[in-house]
This record gives sequence, C-alpha cells and structure tokens, in this order.
Amino acid sequence: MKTDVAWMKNYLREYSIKPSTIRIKMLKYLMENKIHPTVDEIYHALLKDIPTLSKTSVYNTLDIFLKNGIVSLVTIEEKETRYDIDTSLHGHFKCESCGKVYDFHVNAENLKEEGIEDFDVLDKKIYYSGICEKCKNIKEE
Amino acid sequence: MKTDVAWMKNYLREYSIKPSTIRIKMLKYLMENKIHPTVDEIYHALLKDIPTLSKTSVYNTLDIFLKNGIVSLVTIEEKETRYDIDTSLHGHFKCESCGKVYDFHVNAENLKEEGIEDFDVLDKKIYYSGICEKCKNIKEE
DNA sequence: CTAAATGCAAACGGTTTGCAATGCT
DNA sequence: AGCATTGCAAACCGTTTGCATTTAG
Repeated sequence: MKTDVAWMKNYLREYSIKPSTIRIKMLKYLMENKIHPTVDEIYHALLKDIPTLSKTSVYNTLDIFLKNGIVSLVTIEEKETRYDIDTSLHGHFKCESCGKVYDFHVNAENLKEEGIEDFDVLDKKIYYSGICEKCKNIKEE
Repeated sequence: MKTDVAWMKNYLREYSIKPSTIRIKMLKYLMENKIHPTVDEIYHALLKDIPTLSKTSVYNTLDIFLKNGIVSLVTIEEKETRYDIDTSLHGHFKCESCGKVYDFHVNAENLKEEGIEDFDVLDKKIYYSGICEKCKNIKEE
C-alpha cells in the first residue's frame, strides 16, 4: 500500500483537507492499522511519534476526517467510538470474548427493506456480534 | 394490546423477572411507547407516575430487562443508549433531521455474509440513517 | 424479619469547549 | 504579521458504583 508522505498529502487534498503533520500521521496510522481504533488507541499510538500530541487534536482531526468522508464511525454497543478508514458498505462483527472487531463482506443488494421506501437512505451500517473463530477454538481446548 | 397489570406480571415471570412496581410500569411504558426511548425519556415519563423514581432504578431495571432478553439495545451513532422492546431482527432508520428512529422490516435470509462463516453470530443489528419522508416533504415546501 | 428493590450522591470516563500557545506562509 | 493548527484545562453529561433506605412476602 502506498503510504508515503507525498501520496498522503495529495490524498488529503483530494478530500479538501489541508495536510498538516498530525493529519498526515493520523491518516497513515488509520491506513496501516485497520483495527477500527478508538480515540485512545490512536492517541497512544501516535504519542510515541508526536510527544506533544493532545487528545483534543485527535478529536479535532477525526471530526475533520468524518466531515469530509475519509473515515466512518463504528459504534457497536460500546461507549468508545471507533473509526474506520474504509467507508464502503461492509459489516462489522464484534467478538464478545476478545473484543476484536472484524470486517465482513455483505451483498446488500439482496437485502429488501420494507417500510422506508420513500426515505432518503444516506448511510447503512450492519453490526453483528458473537464469538469469533479463534475464541471458539480456545474455549474448546 | 394487552397491557393490564396481571398480564404483565406474568410476562415478567416468563422471563424469570420478579414483578415489582417499577418493573411493571417500565414494561408497560416500553410496550406502549415503541419509540426506542433513552433512559432520560423513560425516567421523565415515569416520574409523573412515580414521583420518587430515580435514574439509578431505571438503569437497574433496564439492565435486568437486557440480561433477560426483554429489550435490546439500539445505538445509532449517538451517546445516549436507546432501548427497544422488540427484540426480533429488524432494521432501525434514524432521521438526521428530526432525530426519530423508525423500524423497518428486512429479509435477512437473503443477506450473504462472507468472512465470518465460522463465527458464532449471536446478534445482528442493521442501522440506516438519512432523511425520513416527513422531513423530505417539509424541506420541499 | 429478611432479602430484594429502590434511591441518593459521588465518582467515572469519554467527549466537548473556550481559549491560549504554537506553527506555517 | 495573520491565520490555521495544536494543546491545555475545565466543563459536560450519560453512566456506574457504593452504600443507605425502603418495600414486600
């Protein structure tokens, strides 16, 4: 994956976001760590690289990313908001045992919705939860 | 809809929940107000009837309802948790204009998931958002 | 009488806000 | 210099917690 600085500066500009140090590093982190991180995770990860980083800046930057469609929100029954650099339609599965959030593909074109035919649907989210394969196997041991 | 006290006492017992004044009134409220209410909405609605009611009790009771499967959580990109007395699989549509949460029917059997074939899926949630028909018409006026 | 249910008040923690400091051109 | 970006500290608010009080069988 292309994640050099020049490429990311351009990427940000395509989304009408002025590239700044923090914005570039946050974009890089999100692209290289597609684990649907929380604000805290992003903050602590970047703190090693940017010792003066504040959580406020992480919030600010994520707000900008959100408004400009670079990231989307993931909120599966939890208080901490998570962020996803992949804004295309896909499902999220949260393992109740290990807490990990997995992506999965869905063929939403087969999904028929009844009752909202005349609504303007701007966003769709599909959240599953349960036990992932790894945790199932651990329990069986 | 049957919502007399005797019926609801029995309903709670079926879910292994001891009927108490607050539990019965909360169940009644949830059954008669399927608006996916927040804790605050439930609290203020019942306060008229139970002047000594505390939010703690609303939280406690909802926890019991949740654990016993009488209600399910609705968390569409918002901080306030909402509760749904309908625990069957259906979609939720949140209007970004008026904030109302609508239910809609989905034929999830047509939905193919790829990537989580070996996971134990215990819960599925489908959240849409956009502009509801009413708000669309208001804007057009 | 006893255990469960309810309520009060404080703490908690993620997020927001106002403003000051810093950086960039 | 002037404007955008970043950071600090406090406030905010929904939720949780510990414990005291009340209720019900």
